[in-house]
Amino acid sequence: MSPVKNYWLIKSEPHTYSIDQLRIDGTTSWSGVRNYQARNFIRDVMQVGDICLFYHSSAGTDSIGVVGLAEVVSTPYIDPTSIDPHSPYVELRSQVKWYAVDIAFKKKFKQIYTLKQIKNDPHLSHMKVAQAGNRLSIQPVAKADVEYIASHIK
DNA sequence: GCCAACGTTGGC
DNA sequence: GCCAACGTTGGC
Repeated sequence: MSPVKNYWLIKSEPHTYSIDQLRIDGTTSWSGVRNYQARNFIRDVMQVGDICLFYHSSAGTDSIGVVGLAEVVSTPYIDPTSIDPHSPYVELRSQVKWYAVDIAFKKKFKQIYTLKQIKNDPHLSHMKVAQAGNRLSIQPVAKADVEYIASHIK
């Protein structure tokens, strides 16, 4: 395993799975990812100890943004929701196409760092999440951006 | 709820 | 392998 920690932004619709739910659960399986690029990040790059900006998407304008931090706490494994015949995500064409990792709650920020703030902040406006049409649900981010956000919000 | 952007599917 | 049709994402 590479000693170099990776940094990510992971999206979730809060009505589906929120940072508050992650805090309650402590850890959760980050499963159900059905995009090849995101899958490749999970399968090939993510490692234990990586830090994730937890991002709420598809909420009200003032509720969209980075809401906290999570940490990758498992190596990648075959997404059980892609092989469970009772799952709404059942994938019949392959038994091993999709992957998941476990993530643990680290921190919920006292305030959200909104998408609007990211776009308006010259330090952060380069982030993929701020670019129009961006749909990638797991995206690499720079360590400096994570530190910047964490230091500019409590 | 609208719709632009994007990824995927499938006919050719 | 091209590309039109379709479904989904996600900001507004």
